[in-house]
Amino acid sequence: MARLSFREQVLRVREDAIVAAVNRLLADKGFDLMTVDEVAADVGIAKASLYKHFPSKEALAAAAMVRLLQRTLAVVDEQAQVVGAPAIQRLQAVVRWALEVQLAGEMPSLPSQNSSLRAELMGHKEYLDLLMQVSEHLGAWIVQAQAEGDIDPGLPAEVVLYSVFARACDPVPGFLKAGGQHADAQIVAWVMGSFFRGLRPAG
Amino acid sequence: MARLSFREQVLRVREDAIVAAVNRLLADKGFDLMTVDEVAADVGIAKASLYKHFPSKEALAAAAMVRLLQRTLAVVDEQAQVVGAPAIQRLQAVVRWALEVQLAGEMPSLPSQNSSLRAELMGHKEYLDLLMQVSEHLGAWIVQAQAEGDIDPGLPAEVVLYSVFARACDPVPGFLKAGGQHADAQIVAWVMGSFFRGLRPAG
DNA sequence: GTCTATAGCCAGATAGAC
DNA sequence: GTCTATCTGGCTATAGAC
Repeated sequence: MARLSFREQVLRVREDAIVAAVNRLLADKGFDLMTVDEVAADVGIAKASLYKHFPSKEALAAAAMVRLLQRTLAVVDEQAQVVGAPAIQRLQAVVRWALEVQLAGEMPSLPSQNSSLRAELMGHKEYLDLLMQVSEHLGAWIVQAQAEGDIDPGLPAEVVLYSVFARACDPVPGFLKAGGQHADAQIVAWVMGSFFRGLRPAG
Repeated sequence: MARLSFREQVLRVREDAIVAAVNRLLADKGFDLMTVDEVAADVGIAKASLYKHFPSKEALAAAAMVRLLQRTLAVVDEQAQVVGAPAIQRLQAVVRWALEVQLAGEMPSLPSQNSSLRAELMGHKEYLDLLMQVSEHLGAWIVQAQAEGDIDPGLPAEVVLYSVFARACDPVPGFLKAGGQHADAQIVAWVMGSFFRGLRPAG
Protein backbone atom coordinates (compact mmCIF):
# COMPACT_ATOMS: atom_id res chain seq x y z
CA MET A 1 0.00 0.00 0.00
CA ALA A 2 1.61 3.25 -1.13
CA ARG A 3 1.82 6.23 1.21
CA LEU A 4 -0.88 8.72 0.46
CA SER A 5 -0.24 12.41 0.26
CA PHE A 6 -2.07 14.65 2.71
CA ARG A 7 -4.40 15.74 -0.04
CA GLU A 8 -5.29 12.19 -0.88
CA GLN A 9 -5.90 11.34 2.75
CA VAL A 10 -8.32 14.23 3.11
CA LEU A 11 -10.09 13.06 -0.03
CA ARG A 12 -10.26 9.55 1.31
CA VAL A 13 -11.70 10.63 4.64
CA ARG A 14 -14.33 12.74 2.94
CA GLU A 15 -15.37 9.94 0.64
CA ASP A 16 -15.58 7.61 3.61
CA ALA A 17 -17.89 10.09 5.29
CA ILE A 18 -20.03 10.24 2.16
CA VAL A 19 -20.30 6.48 1.87
CA ALA A 20 -21.09 6.15 5.57
CA ALA A 21 -23.91 8.68 5.19
CA VAL A 22 -25.24 6.84 2.16
CA ASN A 23 -25.10 3.58 4.09
CA ARG A 24 -27.08 5.12 6.93
CA LEU A 25 -29.70 6.62 4.65
CA LEU A 26 -30.05 3.45 2.59
CA ALA A 27 -30.63 1.50 5.79
CA ASP A 28 -33.11 4.08 6.95
CA LYS A 29 -35.22 4.85 3.89
CA GLY A 30 -34.03 2.71 1.01
CA PHE A 31 -32.73 3.78 -2.37
CA ASP A 32 -35.80 5.38 -3.87
CA LEU A 33 -36.66 7.52 -0.87
CA MET A 34 -33.08 8.57 -0.27
CA THR A 35 -32.38 11.90 -1.97
CA VAL A 36 -28.98 13.20 -2.96
CA ASP A 37 -29.84 16.44 -1.16
CA GLU A 38 -30.13 14.52 2.09
CA VAL A 39 -26.81 12.83 1.57
CA ALA A 40 -25.15 16.17 0.96
CA ALA A 41 -26.82 17.73 3.98
CA ASP A 42 -25.84 14.76 6.13
CA VAL A 43 -22.19 15.02 5.11
CA GLY A 44 -22.29 18.79 5.37
CA ILE A 45 -21.22 19.66 1.84
CA ALA A 46 -23.02 21.01 -1.20
CA LYS A 47 -24.75 18.64 -3.54
CA ALA A 48 -22.58 19.69 -6.46
CA SER A 49 -19.53 18.68 -4.46
CA LEU A 50 -20.95 15.20 -4.08
CA TYR A 51 -21.09 14.87 -7.82
CA LYS A 52 -17.37 15.62 -7.99
CA HIS A 53 -16.79 12.43 -6.01
CA PHE A 54 -19.50 10.17 -7.42
CA PRO A 55 -21.05 10.58 -10.86
CA SER A 56 -24.59 9.51 -9.98
CA LYS A 57 -26.97 8.45 -7.25
CA GLU A 58 -26.57 4.87 -8.41
CA ALA A 59 -22.81 5.14 -7.99
CA LEU A 60 -23.35 6.31 -4.42
CA ALA A 61 -25.46 3.27 -3.66
CA ALA A 62 -22.93 0.99 -5.34
CA ALA A 63 -20.18 2.44 -3.16
CA ALA A 64 -22.24 1.71 -0.07
CA MET A 65 -22.77 -1.87 -1.22
CA VAL A 66 -19.05 -2.29 -1.86
CA ARG A 67 -18.38 -1.08 1.65
CA LEU A 68 -20.89 -3.57 3.03
CA LEU A 69 -19.30 -6.42 1.11
CA GLN A 70 -15.87 -5.39 2.32
CA ARG A 71 -17.08 -5.53 5.89
CA THR A 72 -18.69 -8.87 5.17
CA LEU A 73 -15.52 -10.25 3.65
CA ALA A 74 -13.59 -9.13 6.72
CA VAL A 75 -15.96 -11.12 8.93
CA VAL A 76 -15.68 -14.10 6.61
CA ASP A 77 -11.88 -13.93 6.62
CA GLU A 78 -11.87 -13.71 10.37
CA GLN A 79 -13.98 -16.85 10.59
CA ALA A 80 -11.79 -18.60 8.04
CA GLN A 81 -8.87 -18.23 10.42
CA VAL A 82 -10.56 -19.85 13.39
CA VAL A 83 -8.88 -23.25 13.62
CA GLY A 84 -10.77 -26.47 14.02
CA ALA A 85 -14.29 -25.07 13.95
CA PRO A 86 -17.03 -26.93 12.09
CA ALA A 87 -18.25 -25.14 8.97
CA ILE A 88 -21.73 -24.63 10.37
CA GLN A 89 -20.23 -22.59 13.17
CA ARG A 90 -18.48 -20.28 10.72
CA LEU A 91 -21.74 -19.83 8.82
CA GLN A 92 -23.57 -19.07 12.02
CA ALA A 93 -21.05 -16.43 12.96
CA VAL A 94 -21.50 -14.64 9.65
CA VAL A 95 -25.30 -14.77 9.79
CA ARG A 96 -25.23 -13.59 13.40
CA TRP A 97 -23.10 -10.63 12.38
CA ALA A 98 -25.49 -9.74 9.55
CA LEU A 99 -28.48 -9.86 11.87
CA GLU A 100 -26.73 -7.63 14.36
CA VAL A 101 -25.88 -5.12 11.65
CA GLN A 102 -29.49 -5.16 10.56
CA LEU A 103 -30.84 -4.69 14.07
CA ALA A 104 -28.41 -1.82 14.55
CA GLY A 105 -30.07 -0.13 11.57
CA GLU A 106 -26.90 -0.24 9.50
CA MET A 107 -27.89 -2.68 6.80
CA PRO A 108 -28.34 -0.82 3.51
CA SER A 109 -31.29 -2.15 1.57
CA LEU A 110 -31.69 -1.91 -2.16
CA PRO A 111 -34.85 -2.56 -4.13
CA SER A 112 -34.35 -5.78 -6.05
CA GLN A 113 -36.28 -4.27 -8.92
CA ASN A 114 -34.80 -0.87 -9.79
CA SER A 115 -33.27 -1.39 -13.18
CA SER A 116 -30.91 1.57 -13.35
CA LEU A 117 -29.42 0.43 -10.10
CA ARG A 118 -29.11 -3.18 -11.21
CA ALA A 119 -27.36 -2.01 -14.35
CA GLU A 120 -24.89 0.01 -12.31
CA LEU A 121 -24.16 -2.91 -9.97
CA MET A 122 -23.83 -5.45 -12.75
CA GLY A 123 -21.26 -3.20 -14.38
CA HIS A 124 -19.36 -2.53 -11.18
CA LYS A 125 -16.29 -4.73 -11.21
CA GLU A 126 -15.29 -4.34 -7.57
CA TYR A 127 -18.82 -5.07 -6.40
CA LEU A 128 -19.10 -8.22 -8.48
CA ASP A 129 -15.67 -9.33 -7.44
CA LEU A 130 -16.44 -8.97 -3.74
CA LEU A 131 -19.81 -10.64 -4.15
CA MET A 132 -18.12 -13.58 -5.83
CA GLN A 133 -15.50 -13.88 -3.09
CA VAL A 134 -18.09 -13.90 -0.34
CA SER A 135 -20.24 -16.39 -2.23
CA GLU A 136 -17.34 -18.76 -2.76
CA HIS A 137 -16.32 -18.76 0.87
CA LEU A 138 -19.87 -19.32 2.06
CA GLY A 139 -20.51 -21.91 -0.63
CA ALA A 140 -17.50 -23.94 0.45
CA TRP A 141 -18.63 -23.87 4.06
CA ILE A 142 -22.12 -24.96 3.05
CA VAL A 143 -20.79 -27.99 1.20
CA GLN A 144 -18.55 -28.79 4.12
CA ALA A 145 -21.41 -28.46 6.61
CA GLN A 146 -23.41 -30.86 4.48
CA ALA A 147 -20.56 -33.36 4.60
CA GLU A 148 -20.34 -32.91 8.35
CA GLY A 149 -24.04 -33.66 8.78
CA ASP A 150 -25.13 -30.21 9.93
CA ILE A 151 -26.97 -29.25 6.73
CA ASP A 152 -29.29 -31.47 4.74
CA PRO A 153 -27.24 -32.78 1.78
CA GLY A 154 -30.44 -33.05 -0.22
CA LEU A 155 -30.70 -29.26 -0.30
CA PRO A 156 -28.75 -27.77 -3.22
CA ALA A 157 -25.95 -25.52 -1.95
CA GLU A 158 -27.40 -22.77 -4.11
CA VAL A 159 -30.66 -22.85 -2.15
CA VAL A 160 -28.79 -22.63 1.13
CA LEU A 161 -26.59 -19.79 -0.12
CA TYR A 162 -29.56 -17.70 -1.23
CA SER A 163 -31.24 -18.38 2.10
CA VAL A 164 -28.16 -17.16 3.95
CA PHE A 165 -28.04 -13.96 1.90
CA ALA A 166 -31.76 -13.49 2.49
CA ARG A 167 -31.17 -13.28 6.26
CA ALA A 168 -29.61 -9.87 5.61
CA CYS A 169 -32.96 -8.46 4.50
CA ASP A 170 -35.28 -10.61 6.59
CA PRO A 171 -38.10 -8.36 7.80
CA VAL A 172 -38.79 -10.47 10.89
CA PRO A 173 -36.05 -9.06 13.15
CA GLY A 174 -37.12 -5.52 12.32
CA PHE A 175 -40.76 -6.26 13.12
CA LEU A 176 -39.82 -7.84 16.43
CA LYS A 177 -37.56 -4.95 17.31
CA ALA A 178 -40.28 -2.46 16.37
CA GLY A 179 -42.58 -4.23 18.81
CA GLY A 180 -40.15 -3.24 21.54
CA GLN A 181 -40.88 -6.34 23.60
CA HIS A 182 -37.63 -8.20 23.09
CA ALA A 183 -33.91 -7.63 23.45
CA ASP A 184 -31.78 -7.75 20.32
CA ALA A 185 -29.90 -10.81 21.53
CA GLN A 186 -33.17 -12.67 22.05
CA ILE A 187 -34.36 -11.77 18.56
CA VAL A 188 -31.09 -12.91 17.03
CA ALA A 189 -31.31 -16.18 18.95
CA TRP A 190 -34.83 -16.92 17.72
CA VAL A 191 -34.11 -16.12 14.10
CA MET A 192 -30.80 -18.00 14.06
CA GLY A 193 -32.28 -20.96 15.85
CA SER A 194 -35.21 -21.50 13.52
CA PHE A 195 -33.17 -20.75 10.41
CA PHE A 196 -30.37 -23.23 11.06
CA ARG A 197 -32.70 -25.86 12.50
CA GLY A 198 -34.59 -25.63 9.21
CA LEU A 199 -31.44 -26.47 7.26
CA ARG A 200 -30.72 -29.60 9.29
CA PRO A 201 -31.06 -33.06 7.79
CA ALA A 202 -34.60 -34.39 8.26
CA GLY A 203 -35.16 -37.15 10.79
CA MET B 1 -76.18 -8.20 -0.31
CA ALA B 2 -78.36 -5.70 -2.15
CA ARG B 3 -78.92 -5.97 -5.90
CA LEU B 4 -76.71 -3.56 -7.72
CA SER B 5 -77.99 -1.38 -10.49
CA PHE B 6 -76.45 -1.80 -13.91
CA ARG B 7 -74.52 1.41 -13.43
CA GLU B 8 -73.08 0.18 -10.17
CA GLN B 9 -72.11 -3.13 -11.71
CA VAL B 10 -70.21 -1.38 -14.47
CA LEU B 11 -68.47 0.75 -11.89
CA ARG B 12 -67.58 -2.32 -9.88
CA VAL B 13 -66.16 -4.15 -12.87
CA ARG B 14 -64.05 -1.16 -13.82
CA GLU B 15 -62.69 -0.78 -10.33
CA ASP B 16 -61.88 -4.48 -10.23
CA ALA B 17 -59.93 -4.03 -13.44
CA ILE B 18 -58.04 -1.11 -11.94
CA VAL B 19 -57.16 -3.00 -8.78
CA ALA B 20 -56.08 -6.03 -10.78
CA ALA B 21 -53.76 -3.85 -12.85
CA VAL B 22 -52.34 -2.27 -9.71
CA ASN B 23 -51.80 -5.70 -8.23
CA ARG B 24 -49.93 -6.80 -11.33
CA LEU B 25 -47.76 -3.70 -11.44
CA LEU B 26 -47.02 -3.81 -7.72
CA ALA B 27 -45.90 -7.41 -8.08
CA ASP B 28 -43.83 -6.52 -11.10
CA LYS B 29 -42.11 -3.28 -10.11
CA GLY B 30 -43.10 -2.38 -6.58
CA PHE B 31 -44.77 0.76 -5.32
CA ASP B 32 -42.07 3.33 -6.02
CA LEU B 33 -41.43 2.28 -9.60
CA MET B 34 -45.09 1.87 -10.45
CA THR B 35 -46.45 5.03 -12.05
CA VAL B 36 -50.06 6.09 -12.14
CA ASP B 37 -49.69 6.64 -15.89
CA GLU B 38 -48.84 2.97 -16.30
CA VAL B 39 -51.85 1.91 -14.31
CA ALA B 40 -54.10 4.07 -16.45
CA ALA B 41 -52.53 2.78 -19.67
CA ASP B 42 -52.84 -0.79 -18.47
CA VAL B 43 -56.54 -0.40 -17.70
CA GLY B 44 -57.07 1.59 -20.87
CA ILE B 45 -58.49 4.76 -19.36
CA ALA B 46 -57.16 8.26 -18.83
CA LYS B 47 -55.20 9.07 -15.71
CA ALA B 48 -57.74 11.67 -14.63
CA SER B 49 -60.42 8.99 -14.69
CA LEU B 50 -58.39 6.92 -12.28
CA TYR B 51 -58.46 9.76 -9.83
CA LYS B 52 -62.26 9.75 -9.93
CA HIS B 53 -62.14 6.23 -8.50
CA PHE B 54 -59.16 6.50 -6.15
CA PRO B 55 -57.93 9.74 -4.62
CA SER B 56 -54.21 8.96 -4.63
CA LYS B 57 -51.50 6.52 -5.62
CA GLU B 58 -51.38 5.34 -2.04
CA ALA B 59 -55.10 4.58 -2.13
CA LEU B 60 -54.54 2.46 -5.24
CA ALA B 61 -51.92 0.43 -3.43
CA ALA B 62 -54.13 0.08 -0.40
CA ALA B 63 -56.93 -1.27 -2.56
CA ALA B 64 -54.58 -3.87 -3.99
CA MET B 65 -53.55 -4.92 -0.49
CA VAL B 66 -57.17 -5.21 0.57
CA ARG B 67 -57.78 -7.45 -2.41
CA LEU B 68 -54.81 -9.60 -1.44
CA LEU B 69 -56.03 -9.92 2.13
CA GLN B 70 -59.49 -10.85 0.90
CA ARG B 71 -58.00 -13.63 -1.19
CA THR B 72 -55.91 -14.69 1.78
CA LEU B 73 -58.91 -14.76 4.07
CA ALA B 74 -60.75 -16.92 1.55
CA VAL B 75 -57.91 -19.44 1.65
CA VAL B 76 -57.86 -19.29 5.45
CA ASP B 77 -61.62 -19.84 5.65
CA GLU B 78 -61.37 -22.76 3.28
CA GLN B 79 -58.74 -24.36 5.49
CA ALA B 80 -60.80 -23.65 8.58
CA GLN B 81 -63.53 -25.85 7.17
CA VAL B 82 -61.35 -28.89 6.61
CA VAL B 83 -62.39 -31.28 9.37
CA GLY B 84 -59.95 -33.11 11.57
CA ALA B 85 -56.73 -31.69 10.16
CA PRO B 86 -53.88 -30.76 12.51
CA ALA B 87 -53.25 -27.04 12.75
CA ILE B 88 -49.80 -27.30 11.21
CA GLN B 89 -51.39 -28.66 8.06
CA ARG B 90 -53.70 -25.67 7.77
CA LEU B 91 -50.75 -23.33 8.22
CA GLN B 92 -48.82 -25.19 5.58
CA ALA B 93 -51.67 -24.89 3.12
CA VAL B 94 -51.81 -21.12 3.56
CA VAL B 95 -48.05 -20.68 3.23
CA ARG B 96 -48.02 -22.93 0.18
CA TRP B 97 -50.70 -20.81 -1.42
CA ALA B 98 -48.73 -17.62 -0.70
CA LEU B 99 -45.59 -19.07 -2.23
CA GLU B 100 -47.48 -20.12 -5.33
CA VAL B 101 -48.97 -16.66 -5.71
CA GLN B 102 -45.51 -15.20 -5.35
CA LEU B 103 -43.99 -17.55 -7.92
CA ALA B 104 -46.81 -16.73 -10.30
CA GLY B 105 -45.72 -13.09 -10.09
CA GLU B 106 -48.99 -11.99 -8.50
CA MET B 107 -47.80 -11.02 -5.04
CA PRO B 108 -47.91 -7.24 -4.67
CA SER B 109 -44.94 -5.98 -2.73
CA LEU B 110 -44.84 -2.79 -0.76
CA PRO B 111 -41.74 -1.09 0.61
CA SER B 112 -41.83 -1.42 4.38
CA GLN B 113 -40.35 2.05 4.63
CA ASN B 114 -42.49 4.45 2.60
CA SER B 115 -44.14 6.63 5.19
CA SER B 116 -46.97 8.11 3.12
CA LEU B 117 -47.99 4.58 2.25
CA ARG B 118 -47.79 3.36 5.84
CA ALA B 119 -49.93 6.31 6.91
CA GLU B 120 -52.55 5.43 4.31
CA LEU B 121 -52.63 1.78 5.34
CA MET B 122 -52.74 2.51 9.06
CA GLY B 123 -55.75 4.73 8.43
CA HIS B 124 -57.51 2.23 6.18
CA LYS B 125 -60.19 0.54 8.25
CA GLU B 126 -60.97 -2.33 5.89
CA TYR B 127 -57.29 -3.15 5.48
CA LEU B 128 -56.66 -3.22 9.20
CA ASP B 129 -59.78 -5.23 9.80
CA LEU B 130 -58.81 -7.89 7.28
CA LEU B 131 -55.25 -7.98 8.56
CA MET B 132 -56.55 -8.55 12.04
CA GLN B 133 -58.87 -11.35 10.94
CA VAL B 134 -56.11 -13.17 9.09
CA SER B 135 -53.73 -12.71 12.03
CA GLU B 136 -56.22 -14.07 14.51
CA HIS B 137 -56.93 -17.19 12.50
CA LEU B 138 -53.24 -17.89 11.91
CA GLY B 139 -52.39 -17.06 15.51
CA ALA B 140 -54.91 -19.57 16.80
CA TRP B 141 -53.51 -22.27 14.54
CA ILE B 142 -50.00 -21.49 15.69
CA VAL B 143 -50.92 -21.91 19.35
CA GLN B 144 -52.73 -25.10 18.49
CA ALA B 145 -49.77 -26.45 16.53
CA GLN B 146 -47.58 -25.75 19.53
CA ALA B 147 -49.94 -27.72 21.74
CA GLU B 148 -49.91 -30.53 19.20
CA GLY B 149 -46.12 -30.70 19.23
CA ASP B 150 -45.54 -29.49 15.67
CA ILE B 151 -44.18 -26.05 16.58
CA ASP B 152 -41.70 -25.28 19.33
CA PRO B 153 -43.74 -23.97 22.29
CA GLY B 154 -40.71 -21.95 23.38
CA LEU B 155 -41.12 -19.72 20.33
CA PRO B 156 -43.55 -16.84 20.99
CA ALA B 157 -46.58 -17.09 18.70
CA GLU B 158 -45.81 -13.56 17.58
CA VAL B 159 -42.43 -14.64 16.21
CA VAL B 160 -44.00 -17.50 14.31
CA LEU B 161 -46.77 -15.27 12.94
CA TYR B 162 -44.31 -12.68 11.62
CA SER B 163 -42.25 -15.46 10.07
CA VAL B 164 -45.31 -16.81 8.31
CA PHE B 165 -46.16 -13.38 6.92
CA ALA B 166 -42.54 -12.95 5.85
CA ARG B 167 -42.82 -15.99 3.55
CA ALA B 168 -45.00 -13.81 1.31
CA CYS B 169 -42.06 -11.55 0.51
CA ASP B 170 -39.23 -14.06 0.83
CA PRO B 171 -36.74 -13.28 -1.97
CA VAL B 172 -35.42 -16.85 -2.13
CA PRO B 173 -38.18 -18.35 -4.31
CA GLY B 174 -37.81 -15.53 -6.79
CA PHE B 175 -34.04 -15.95 -6.99
CA LEU B 176 -34.39 -19.68 -7.55
CA LYS B 177 -37.04 -19.17 -10.19
CA ALA B 178 -34.89 -16.54 -11.91
CA GLY B 179 -32.12 -19.14 -12.10
CA GLY B 180 -34.43 -21.19 -14.27
CA GLN B 181 -33.00 -24.48 -13.02
CA HIS B 182 -35.90 -25.67 -10.92
CA ALA B 183 -39.62 -26.28 -11.24
CA ASP B 184 -41.97 -24.17 -9.14
CA ALA B 185 -43.18 -27.20 -7.20
CA GLN B 186 -39.60 -28.08 -6.28
CA ILE B 187 -38.89 -24.55 -5.10
CA VAL B 188 -42.03 -24.52 -2.99
CA ALA B 189 -41.09 -27.86 -1.48
CA TRP B 190 -37.62 -26.68 -0.49
CA VAL B 191 -38.79 -23.42 1.03
CA MET B 192 -41.72 -25.01 2.86
CA GLY B 193 -39.59 -27.87 4.09
CA SER B 194 -36.84 -25.79 5.62
CA PHE B 195 -39.24 -23.21 7.01
CA PHE B 196 -41.49 -25.60 8.89
CA ARG B 197 -38.63 -27.83 9.96
CA GLY B 198 -37.11 -24.71 11.53
CA LEU B 199 -40.23 -24.14 13.62
CA ARG B 200 -40.22 -27.68 15.04
CA PRO B 201 -39.42 -28.33 18.68
CA ALA B 202 -35.67 -28.87 19.17
CA GLY B 203 -34.44 -32.36 19.82
C1' DG C 1 -13.11 21.00 -4.99
C1' DT C 2 -16.27 23.93 -3.00
C1' DC C 3 -20.08 26.76 -3.43
C1' DT C 4 -24.86 29.13 -5.30
C1' DA C 5 -28.08 28.97 -8.62
C1' DT C 6 -30.59 26.76 -12.05
C1' DA C 7 -31.64 23.69 -15.81
C1' DG C 8 -34.40 19.72 -17.19
C1' DC C 9 -37.32 16.13 -16.30
C1' DC C 10 -40.64 13.24 -14.55
C1' DA C 11 -44.59 11.86 -12.01
C1' DG C 12 -48.60 12.89 -9.00
C1' DA C 13 -52.50 15.50 -9.12
C1' DT C 14 -56.09 18.82 -11.19
C1' DA C 15 -59.00 22.02 -14.40
C1' DG C 16 -62.53 22.20 -17.20
C1' DA C 17 -64.96 20.85 -21.46
C1' DC C 18 -68.13 17.22 -22.85
C1' DG D 1 -67.14 9.65 -15.48
C1' DT D 2 -64.43 10.26 -19.30
C1' DC D 3 -61.31 12.82 -21.76
C1' DT D 4 -57.15 16.35 -23.12
C1' DA D 5 -54.23 19.55 -21.47
C1' DT D 6 -51.89 21.53 -17.82
C1' DC D 7 -50.12 22.61 -13.28
C1' DT D 8 -46.91 21.79 -9.54
C1' DG D 9 -43.33 20.11 -6.77
C1' DG D 10 -39.40 17.61 -6.06
C1' DC D 11 -35.52 15.36 -7.64
C1' DT D 12 -31.22 14.35 -10.39
C1' DA D 13 -27.77 16.58 -12.50
C1' DT D 14 -24.98 20.62 -14.19
C1' DA D 15 -23.10 25.52 -15.12
C1' DG D 16 -20.09 28.68 -13.77
C1' DA D 17 -17.94 31.75 -10.28
C1' DC D 18 -14.36 31.42 -6.73
